[in-house]
Amino acid sequence: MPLNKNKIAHKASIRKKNERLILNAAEVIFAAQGFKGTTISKVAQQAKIPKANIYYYFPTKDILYSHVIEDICDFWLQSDDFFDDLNSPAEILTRYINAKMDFSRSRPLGSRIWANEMIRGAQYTKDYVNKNVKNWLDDRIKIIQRWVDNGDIDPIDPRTLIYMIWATTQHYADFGMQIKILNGNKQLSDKQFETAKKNIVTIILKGIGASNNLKIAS
Amino acid sequence: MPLNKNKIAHKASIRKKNERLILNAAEVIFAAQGFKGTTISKVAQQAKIPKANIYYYFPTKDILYSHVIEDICDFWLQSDDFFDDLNSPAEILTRYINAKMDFSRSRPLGSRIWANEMIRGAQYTKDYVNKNVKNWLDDRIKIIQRWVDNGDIDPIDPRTLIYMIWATTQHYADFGMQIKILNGNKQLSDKQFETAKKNIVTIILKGIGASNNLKIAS
DNA sequence: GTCTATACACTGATAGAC
DNA sequence: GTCTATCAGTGTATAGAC
Repeated sequence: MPLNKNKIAHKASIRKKNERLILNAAEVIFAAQGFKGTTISKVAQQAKIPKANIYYYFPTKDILYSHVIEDICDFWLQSDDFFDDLNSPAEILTRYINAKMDFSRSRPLGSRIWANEMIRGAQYTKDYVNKNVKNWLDDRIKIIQRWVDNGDIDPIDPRTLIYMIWATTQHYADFGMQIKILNGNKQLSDKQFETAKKNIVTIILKGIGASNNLKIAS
Repeated sequence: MPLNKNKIAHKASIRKKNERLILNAAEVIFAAQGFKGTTISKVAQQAKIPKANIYYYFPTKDILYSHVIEDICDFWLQSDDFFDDLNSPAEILTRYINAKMDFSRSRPLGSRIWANEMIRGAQYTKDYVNKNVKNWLDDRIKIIQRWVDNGDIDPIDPRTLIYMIWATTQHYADFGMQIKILNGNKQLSDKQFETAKKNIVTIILKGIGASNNLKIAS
């Protein structure tokens, strides 16, 4: 009996391991080639697993894609929570912008797949955006509106501010190749990237009148 | 003889007309489906021209795609010139941001194709970016750096500022569907869009210390 | 310049031996 | 759980009649 249990556990662990291998490979290919440009054999090659085995773990390409998208969303949701009532707008936004910039640098693939998905009309993610993303956004809009009402920041449109932060930070993932070419075909150095982060934070904080330094100075 | 000339002119005009028809159709499909997702028969359907005729005008899918990309670049280059020495930073940037926002609203397809192309690694456009875009950018960086050196604006990194403007304005084209869903499944109204434009201009100008009002106020 | 028919390659997916 | 063989369907591209 324990032998049998071990066997099942072993099989389950093989499954987990291979699924992870395939999902990681799929992320690479989907990000670089888009949905239609991705073929199961390319994923198989990337994962170093025979093509038929991919189908064993993920019966269809659509299902594989859905899992990759879900993975990305899970990752974002669990790491996107910086908005609270304890800290100042400047502190919260600084942390949020920096975190999003760091994602763009350390995990650009997810951002690119998401961008692709939105460009194609959010075919697989309409429901997800309509629920989770919308809820997340509406909550944050309320918080920012409170800052405005309290006079903590200038009277700006919260929605536009969030979109600005999303667009600017994700640009460093989605348009990484463009940035690289325009930087003399060299990836941004750590120093250059830190400069970008600092500038974005400075411009946005000052732009909405949340800059602590400014307040002290005036 | 004149009859012959007329015939040639007529054929040329048919060619022009059909090429335009096909390019416009191709823009729609490439923007919505990506490069691989676009098939010649879908383009043919969209253009209401038989599939084989597409091949008559554009021998391969690659060539058709290159022409679409060229079209987009031409359009941008001829309408992107707002940086001069006559106007103030605030005036120049206001006009530039507004123009880019209007492009995103009136012609989002080109922006989406471009985004897709960058995500895929700029396979067809590396040279173009390396020449034309880089030249354009380097010139603008010099101008903005002059503003900084003159004390017209805060000491910010010009490159980061331009990327911020590109990202934010193009977001309204590339992520149009996301914005729509998050707006209760309704396209942004003209009023909402004007609010966004005004907010973006305000935040960026104030953020870099170029806001005329601020100067007057202080 | 228009259009039908078709060659040829590739992809998603399955059957079935191991 | 792994892997080979294979099929049906689709896509690029061309030949050739009109």
